[in-house]
Amino acid sequence: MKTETRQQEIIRVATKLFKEKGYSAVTMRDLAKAMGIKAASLYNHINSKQDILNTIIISLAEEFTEGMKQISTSNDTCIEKLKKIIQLHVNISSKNSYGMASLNNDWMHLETQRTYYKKLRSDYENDFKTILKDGIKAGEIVNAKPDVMMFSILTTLRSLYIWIPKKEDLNLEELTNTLSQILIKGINK
Amino acid sequence: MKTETRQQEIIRVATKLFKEKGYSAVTMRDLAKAMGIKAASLYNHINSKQDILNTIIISLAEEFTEGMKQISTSNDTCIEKLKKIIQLHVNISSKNSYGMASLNNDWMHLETQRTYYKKLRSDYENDFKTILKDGIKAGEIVNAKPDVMMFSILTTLRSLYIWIPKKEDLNLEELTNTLSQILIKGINK
DNA sequence: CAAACAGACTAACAAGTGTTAGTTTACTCG
DNA sequence: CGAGTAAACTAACACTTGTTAGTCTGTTTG
Repeated sequence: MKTETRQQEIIRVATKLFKEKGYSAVTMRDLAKAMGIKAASLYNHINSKQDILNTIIISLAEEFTEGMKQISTSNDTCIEKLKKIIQLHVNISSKNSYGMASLNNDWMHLETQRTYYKKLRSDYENDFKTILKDGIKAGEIVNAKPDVMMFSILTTLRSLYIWIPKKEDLNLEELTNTLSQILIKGINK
Repeated sequence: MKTETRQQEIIRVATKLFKEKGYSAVTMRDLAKAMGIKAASLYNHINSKQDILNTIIISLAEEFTEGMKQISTSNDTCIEKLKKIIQLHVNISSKNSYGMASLNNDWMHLETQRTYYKKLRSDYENDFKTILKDGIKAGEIVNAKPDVMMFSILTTLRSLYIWIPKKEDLNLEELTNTLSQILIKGINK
């Protein structure tokens, strides 16, 4: 059993608060109260509020980047790659649903790291779009606008964090399969 | 040519700022600067910051409620109803893409109206789910979990506000059709 | 035992927060 | 012209913000 450092504990609690009210609306005194200590004591463990946000967002963004690298350079078919992307989002979102809220909603409050974050995100989207375009060329997927397809799939995946915690009886594999079916094959008979 | 009141102008500018930074991160002095006046002068036209948020969110939420009422009580088939829902989201999101950001991301900062908002939203989702369940019963759509289907479609539609403003050459009818195809028929051949 | 340290505390700071009070300016209309 | 009004202003308020400085307490370690 690995024990959590006090710093990790603060970041974990902050992540939860950030999801509920957003980065700007959470004060260091809120965070301290949730930790059962005084605000000044937080600074024995962390450098700044901004630093907490950096840690939350950048580590998640890099996890996605890493996953996408594996997927996009594999020899799978386009459809297989898409399924793996869905799996990647389901996994990360279920492991860290709170952090996903910051990633989606509070990245604009990053200061020094905002540019870096935006690069990671745009690289990710380009890789995604390339997969779709290759799928169209190979005749694997329908010839619709890749932008709209990517937007549609990616926004669904990006919102998983809202939805996953509400389902108590959650089977990750089953969810991945259902999502793959709906996102890829559609819903009509 | 209908002229905008000063109050409407303030709300319009606030809506734009709220989209960029979120309700909590926008100060009345930010808003005043964007209007070219001093913060105190805003209060000649509006009651409070909270009031601005109320106006933005509740009017949009009621617009969706109204649209859904029309659709759900019509005699259309399930697929036709879904297409009309897509159209509803495309229309509102293109008319008021800034306000959609507050609706999605800042509703938790509502004070007196939060309960009312949450009721409107849950009614909307229930109507949506009923349409899907009827479609399954009628054999119009595939027998997957209605929750997951609704989640998938609705989160895509709710995120349109992020994406629509980026497309300069936007044909709303074409977008509605493409989205209908992707969301309903899927993307695979 | 003594030294070192982790981790809490109180007190305080400078800046920023939403908002109110009272005043001034300039335009409209009888 | 004179009254009324819309809409700006300055000044100030009480409170909250993130953060720093300095201190105390208890545990670990040489």
